[in-house]
Amino acid sequence: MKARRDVYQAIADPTRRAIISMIAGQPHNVTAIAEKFDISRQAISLQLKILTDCGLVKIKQQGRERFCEAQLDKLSEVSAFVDQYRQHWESKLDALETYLEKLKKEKHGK
Amino acid sequence: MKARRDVYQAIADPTRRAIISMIAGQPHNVTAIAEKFDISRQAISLQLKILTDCGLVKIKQQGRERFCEAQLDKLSEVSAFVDQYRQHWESKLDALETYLEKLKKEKHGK
DNA sequence: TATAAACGCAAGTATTTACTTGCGCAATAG
DNA sequence: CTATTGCGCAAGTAAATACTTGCGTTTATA
Repeated sequence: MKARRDVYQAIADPTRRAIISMIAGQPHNVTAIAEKFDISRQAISLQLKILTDCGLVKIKQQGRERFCEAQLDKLSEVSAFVDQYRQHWESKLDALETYLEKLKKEKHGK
Repeated sequence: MKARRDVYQAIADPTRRAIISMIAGQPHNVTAIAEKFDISRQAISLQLKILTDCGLVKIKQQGRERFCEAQLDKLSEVSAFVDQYRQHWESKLDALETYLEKLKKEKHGK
């Protein structure tokens, strides 16, 4: 088993999703990100490494600071995966709802 | 740290995504699914447990067989997450196109 | 120039993941 | 009835994950 560093694995972690949400608006340096979480700076650094490894974050060194910038085009892969089943779940929801409505009416009818 | 059993974590694994793709068309029983992979039936059972735990798969017992059916409405959560960043990646459709090509080839390969 | 800030690297740990093999039990086919 | 099929349960393992603390290096700042 090798370390998987793909987008799916990257967004599987809630902390990483929170980081993405944080820097999507504008870049932050590592310390600024770490301050928003209850975990250590090292832990954040590790999450950032995972995010950069899979290409969702780009780091720009500026003096002693490293600004983390969101680079989310790889998310399109996830989007494509989900969208291929879009009909599957959208229609199913409707069908289920209709079915439940019918059930209700039948019960009340008795 | 507790076991996370959310949709993001569920689709993080390629085997689980393959299982979803397999049963999205029509339900399969556990053995039928296991036969398509190089790993043991037990391993598949475990992946199915994760998928059912998070609500992406529904199991219907029928005699000694357990038919696994895709129940993908929870994917809307992932869709919502990705879509909020759509503007970040929309311009870069290359990755999507590549992915779709890959999907096509995989389907023909079977 | 001394000091603090921003960070990486490395070692260490607990927990989780992704499997495996072996066993047993209920449903069904011969 | 007996054999086989379908599948769960349990124990065991290797690797990955998600952290921690401590230390060292570079770059600003007082």
